[in-house]
Amino acid sequence: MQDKLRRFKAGIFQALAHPTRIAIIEFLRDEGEMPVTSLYEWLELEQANVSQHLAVLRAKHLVVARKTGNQVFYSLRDPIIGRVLDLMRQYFHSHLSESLDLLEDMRAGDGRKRKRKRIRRLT
Amino acid sequence: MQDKLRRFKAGIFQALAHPTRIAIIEFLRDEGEMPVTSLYEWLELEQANVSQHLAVLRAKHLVVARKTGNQVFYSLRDPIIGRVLDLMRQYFHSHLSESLDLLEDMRAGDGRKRKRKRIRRLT
DNA sequence: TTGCTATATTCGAAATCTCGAATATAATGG
DNA sequence: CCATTATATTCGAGATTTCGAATATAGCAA
Repeated sequence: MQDKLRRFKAGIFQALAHPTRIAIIEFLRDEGEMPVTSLYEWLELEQANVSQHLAVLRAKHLVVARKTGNQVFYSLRDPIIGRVLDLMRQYFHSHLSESLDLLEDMRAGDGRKRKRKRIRRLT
Repeated sequence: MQDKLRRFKAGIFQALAHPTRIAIIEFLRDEGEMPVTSLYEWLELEQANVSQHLAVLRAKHLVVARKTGNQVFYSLRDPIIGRVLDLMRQYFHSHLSESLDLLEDMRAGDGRKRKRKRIRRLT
């Protein structure tokens, strides 16, 4: 069971492991229930892409979809997930300078073609 | 900055998104500082594999390595990460039956060769 | 030095993830 | 029925992750 629980956690973390999905969750947490259109307009991303990310979040039951007429309204299923993100923010700030270095290292944000990063030596 | 923070969070979640790494973190949280040997003996995994996972955790500064003579002792850097895992456990239990279905869906634990899972229809 | 223990790194193959493009589907209004 | 709007799904290419196997390195002792 220990192992089941770990696989469960890993699965949830996997779903959270993408900036766009984090943005979606934060948006839903802060603004409440939202139709997909609002989501992708706010995120300035393609509809298909947002739908794909929503599918990932749905698969892990992190969000709930409510269909009304033409549209689908999404909302966060459990505020506990919002709390996880808050803890992360705390963590980020309590190690601020290192966190920024980390981001620098990740070279995130530049396009998506890059050599595998060399692992830094331990010593 | 919103975006930086989201990339940071995504990076941490990515590091947490593997059952072995979760096991490592929980072990360090519960048992305190440990040399690598103890880790892989307890986990019953190959030394190289555990070392690779430790490299991932180190890269995100989730663990700290202290070298003493021959061995390297690892410990959790910040208890806040342990708290994140605790929240996840809570989450797991508060949606227990669904969580179990989810695991069933993931068909986790069986080998690592599998077709891409078909996404369940929304309606 | 040589050898031994502890740990880390590299390599390559298979699995998985991500994106945009194209397509599909459902609800609604003519 | 046909068109439109809102959303979801499929496909394929390129990026990334994962593992075991092989290899490298560091500390220490003979």
